[in-house]
Amino acid sequence: MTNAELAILGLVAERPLHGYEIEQVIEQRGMRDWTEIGFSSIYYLLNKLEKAGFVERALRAAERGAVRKVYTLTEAGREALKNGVVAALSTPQRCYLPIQIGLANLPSLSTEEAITALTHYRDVLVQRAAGLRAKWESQMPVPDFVAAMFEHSLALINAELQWARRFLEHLETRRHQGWSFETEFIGTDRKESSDGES
Amino acid sequence: MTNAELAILGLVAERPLHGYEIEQVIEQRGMRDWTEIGFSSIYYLLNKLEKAGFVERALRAAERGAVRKVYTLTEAGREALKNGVVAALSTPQRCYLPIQIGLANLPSLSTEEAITALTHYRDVLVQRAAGLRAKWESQMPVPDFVAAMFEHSLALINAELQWARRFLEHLETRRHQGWSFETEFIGTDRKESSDGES
DNA sequence: CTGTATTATTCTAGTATTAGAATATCATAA
DNA sequence: TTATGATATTCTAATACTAGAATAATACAG
Repeated sequence: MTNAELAILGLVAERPLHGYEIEQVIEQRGMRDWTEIGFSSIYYLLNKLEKAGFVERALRAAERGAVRKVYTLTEAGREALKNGVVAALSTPQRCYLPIQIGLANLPSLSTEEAITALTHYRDVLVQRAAGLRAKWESQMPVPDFVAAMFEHSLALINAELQWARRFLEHLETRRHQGWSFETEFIGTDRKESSDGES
Repeated sequence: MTNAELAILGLVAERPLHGYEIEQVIEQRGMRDWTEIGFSSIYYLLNKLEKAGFVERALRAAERGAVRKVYTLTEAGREALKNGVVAALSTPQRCYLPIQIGLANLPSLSTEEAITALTHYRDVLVQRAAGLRAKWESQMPVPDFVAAMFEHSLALINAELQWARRFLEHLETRRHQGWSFETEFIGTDRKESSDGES
């Protein structure tokens, strides 16, 4: 069960929905802050969920517009949702951020360049935190679990923010010094002689 | 430039490497803590990078074993690497964690079940933090930028840990109460009557 | 000289996802 | 009646990645 499938399943669990409606709900709730579900993927995911037997399709005549294909959660779907939620809440997932790779390759930049880049990084985080907080406050009061979502997001953003500030301070102290190490190659103590082009 | 491509490019930048060697370095440095590069993908990625003109292939006779195809960074590659690193350090990337979706669907669980799941979540984080710290200490002293990587990872883990602890405390206070809200459906105020099966 | 392990690369086929165009139905305005 | 826009779904083709088997060269133990 992928992230996206679980998100769709969660929506259908609230009440029967058709594809286009799901798109609207995702948009209106600002769900794109915490999932990546493109419009183009919704029908694909609904199909997958149907094949898996987690949702059922029914046709519904509408007041206006074309006939809708409305999806309802099945018993198996409810169970799958529950399992998915338990799994999501049971095990923290590692997330692989580009910044880690950027840091691993810091030596390819001058200290100046690193400071410029990370300053921007910090500023974007500040904005993002402010944006989230504003959104939260504009919706007050929210149920506990929604508050938990906001708190979780903000906790991560603020942690990175503090880290960025500390690291920037450190970098400032050596602004004109270049990196304070020889890039020694960790790993591989094997030697190879007989080099030759071919 | 994806995460994985940037990571490979960074390794080749340190010194010319062949595919199998890259796998070994990734393994030895424990790089799988912060990137996801399967063995099966390395040659695929090297090919991509070669097509893009970022690395060049040369054959090298070896002391033992088969001839190696050694990849070297090109000028274009060095520039791409630099741009990639600047990009990675300039903009924090949102990362989409299953826990967010779990939280969004917390009402499908009882308070008890949520507490059980999140307790496990917390424990795994504790272990992960301890593991990382141990690895760091075992390598002391490390260059600044490696320390920055450890600090960044630990900052994120600890932030989630604190969040989990606070939320668990909160849940404990309402262990036998069920959720304190009606699940109201946010978004879509549209009505549809004329329902009918078909 | 035979079997096994190690080093090293390639190939095949599959999965998963996505963009974007195409299709279709109905309402409303011109 | 025709055009336009909103609603709603499907289709096509492509991309991106990955698992795992196949291949191959050499070393080394028995």
